Amino acid sequence: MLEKYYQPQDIEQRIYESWEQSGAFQAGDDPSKTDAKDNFCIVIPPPNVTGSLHMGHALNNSLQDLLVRFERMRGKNVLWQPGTDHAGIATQMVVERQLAENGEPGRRDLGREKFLEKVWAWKEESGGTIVNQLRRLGASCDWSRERFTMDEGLSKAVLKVFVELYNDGLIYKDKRLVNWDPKLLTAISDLEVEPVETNGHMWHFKYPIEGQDGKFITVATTRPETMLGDTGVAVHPSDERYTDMVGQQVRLPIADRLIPIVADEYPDPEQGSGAVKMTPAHDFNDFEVGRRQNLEMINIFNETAHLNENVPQSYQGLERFEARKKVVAEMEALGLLEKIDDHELTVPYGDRSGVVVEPWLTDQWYVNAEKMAKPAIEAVTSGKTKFVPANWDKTYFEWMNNIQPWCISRQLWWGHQIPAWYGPDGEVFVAQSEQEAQSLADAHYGETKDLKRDEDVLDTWFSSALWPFSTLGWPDKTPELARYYPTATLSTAFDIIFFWVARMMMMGLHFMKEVPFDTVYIHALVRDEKGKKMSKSKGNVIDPLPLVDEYGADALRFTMAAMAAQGRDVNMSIPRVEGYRNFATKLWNAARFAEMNGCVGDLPLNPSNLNATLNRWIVGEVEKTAKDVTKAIEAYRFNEAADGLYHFIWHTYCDWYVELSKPVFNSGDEPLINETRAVTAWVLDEMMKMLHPFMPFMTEELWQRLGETGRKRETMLIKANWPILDGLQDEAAQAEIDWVISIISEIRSARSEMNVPAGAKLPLVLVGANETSQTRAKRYDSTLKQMARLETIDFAAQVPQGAVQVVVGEAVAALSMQGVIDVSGETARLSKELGKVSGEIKKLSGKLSNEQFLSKAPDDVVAEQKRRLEEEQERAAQLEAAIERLRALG
RNA sequence: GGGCGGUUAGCUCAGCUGGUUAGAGCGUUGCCUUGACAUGGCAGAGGUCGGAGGUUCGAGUCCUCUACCGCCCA
Repeated sequence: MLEKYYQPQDIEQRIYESWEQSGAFQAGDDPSKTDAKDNFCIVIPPPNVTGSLHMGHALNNSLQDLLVRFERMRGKNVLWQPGTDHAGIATQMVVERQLAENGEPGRRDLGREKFLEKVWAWKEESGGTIVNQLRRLGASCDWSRERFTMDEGLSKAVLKVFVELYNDGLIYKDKRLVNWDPKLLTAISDLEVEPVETNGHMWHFKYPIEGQDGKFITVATTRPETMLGDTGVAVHPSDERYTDMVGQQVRLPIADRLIPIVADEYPDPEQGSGAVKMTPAHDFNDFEVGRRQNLEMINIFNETAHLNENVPQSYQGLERFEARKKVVAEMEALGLLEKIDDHELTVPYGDRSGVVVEPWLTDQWYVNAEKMAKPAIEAVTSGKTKFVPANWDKTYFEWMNNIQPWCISRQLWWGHQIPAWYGPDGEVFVAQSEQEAQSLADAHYGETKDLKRDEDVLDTWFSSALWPFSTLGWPDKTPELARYYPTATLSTAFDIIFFWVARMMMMGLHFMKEVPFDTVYIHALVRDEKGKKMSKSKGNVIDPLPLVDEYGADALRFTMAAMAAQGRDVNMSIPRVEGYRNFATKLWNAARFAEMNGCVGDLPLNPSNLNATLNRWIVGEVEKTAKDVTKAIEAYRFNEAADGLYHFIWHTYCDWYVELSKPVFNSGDEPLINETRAVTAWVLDEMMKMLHPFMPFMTEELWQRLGETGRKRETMLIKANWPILDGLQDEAAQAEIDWVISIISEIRSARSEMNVPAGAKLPLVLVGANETSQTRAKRYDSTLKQMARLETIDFAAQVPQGAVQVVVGEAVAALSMQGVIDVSGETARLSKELGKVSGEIKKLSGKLSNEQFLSKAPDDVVAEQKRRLEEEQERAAQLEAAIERLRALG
């Protein structure tokens, strides 16, 4: 016997282990499924190995698991490929912090090798956190295939990719400005920079023109300290104020250097003075102008953003913001500070370190992203890869069409060390191993010389970009690679389109000659219930795991699916989760009811050959629901699928089918009871199958528990077949049950409005009922009596005096009240309804008397309106007659 | 500045290609401890779909303008 409530805490772990042990999660390897459509693969967006589960993960992985379980039940070969990425900067920071807390020697004291041992030790011990949290959600990943971006196979892939791209000229070394993080001492990519709107100042400096006493050119800057690295002043060629100054020189104050005034398109004559100081080594725009105008590049910072030997002695060693104050003070003292304006500007911060990032001139490795982007753009244009919702392709194109060289080297230790070796003269040898590099070098030099490996490692996203094929075994030719690439669906958040989706597209197309996935599903962002982004500083973060503890993983998962409307953010609220926990309880109890009535297990049944109308009706409803849910999931409309199931299970099955079956179970009609038992069990099974991808734990538990008393289950629910139903819908059955539902609802409504005590049983007289209605009323006699609380049901030609009247189709259901009815109350009730109906009649007849409507609207629409008009007119007549009878009373 | 999205019930949101009486959950009101379920049942109240034009026989849905609110990229 099932307990009164479903207790997720007691069973989730047990169920999960039994799935895993059964091998249900393992990649499908049925070789007879050769069609690409029969193989379904999702690669998990690898969570950061230092991470822990947040709502975004909960949403994304609930949806992935939903798809994976759905397709698995549909009989496809399914692989959900899990794993984590090594998160270069984040992991290195975590371990360094840990060393500091434990009072152990720091990274540089340990040296590279020892430090990396510490990182690996940390990874072994703490790196599995998020993976275990995914298990708590019910994620049915093939854990036997779990990968890590730093493991041997994936590292091999990284080496091969680097070397090949280098040999193809798509990876190169360049000296350019990079975003330099002066705290972490590494380059970071544009995407790792967080622009922050800041209230700052605009300082206006007067630079003296050389050889013309008392003549100045005014430049403005938000970063006064960079003036020490100025190597020119630029003005727009069309700016007449400066035409005669172009070609002259300025004596740069403090630094006391001569720098040229150049004409360039870059300065905006409308902005400030129209003249712009040029610091090509410390500003991205100035860098470009500097290249065009052949300006000198003077680097004034060291790696920690302190001023270096290229500035006057008194400034050397100053931190950048100290230097700013000193420059401003000195310029003021020199009388060269014209004014200071308040100014809003965007300051770049490192998203990991939180310090202001410095554009800094360094040697780095780059990927020629522009070239690699071309096929990746084409693949989306041509529809080989589709975004869902579709308008995200705009975001993708926008970025891809303006893509910058991708800086892939990082000055870190944790990551894939760049496979480049340098000879004593700086000559580079790129190869997959030191031996190969050595032989390249030997050939080059004609003798053996000592090589030194590049110290730097690759951007984590470089290895993540290979994820859809490296995890499947590439560069080896594995069966999984053949079967599952291109993968089916990638599910991710929009903010990862640039970081990851675009790069996987580039790498996949280059190395596999095929897109990495058919569909990119972009899910919503999880926000708090007020629609605000969750953040630690706002304190509005909802942690998914306590929700799982309290309400169960199923409730959380169902919430995620129900809220995942396309193109929308998800506003997470706990009452919603609670509501879906209640939904789980509802189904649990419906199963309990079934169990109590002997409708358990796998009773033999042919759902297309049933006697009772009630049963024919419900199997038709199941078919409708199965079709709708299937279609919705296929279209990634998870909320529609969830709503459809919710509505069917609660409001069709529990509210009506179960209630209508109660009189059956009390009827003593054994054949009918047996059929109803079998149908109840069958419908329950179908519901559990359909709900399984949404609520896997509870449905699996119910499936097994109900199987204990009936015929034994052939498989676990996770491996059961998804319902494919057809031909079960029966219009006559539907019409009949609709009539039953409607008469019960109408009577209940009238009773309630007339304040009939809930317990009172009233005699019912059906007046003017046609043959069909009479037959139905007789057939459902006990049902109607029980559900509408009736004493007797009789038929008559005349409405008895003093009865509450309810219009049901062609008939009037008259409820005789004991004692006197409330004539004015009853009149008001009927008049109100008549009002509604009259309004509707007016609208409909208006439409139908419009020539344009009749000639232009499609026939079926016109016919529908006519049918409705007739119906409403009949109803109005009935209501009028009923009111008339009341008036005669009063 | 460029781009994307939002504005529908007290709250949070659905409403796909224009066509029943605009739906759901939560909240709320009244009644009900009826042998599946009070984590429940029954019945109700509550919306001129941000505003203004337009297209159409017909607009929450399409177009234009407009107001306000978000996000992404410069």
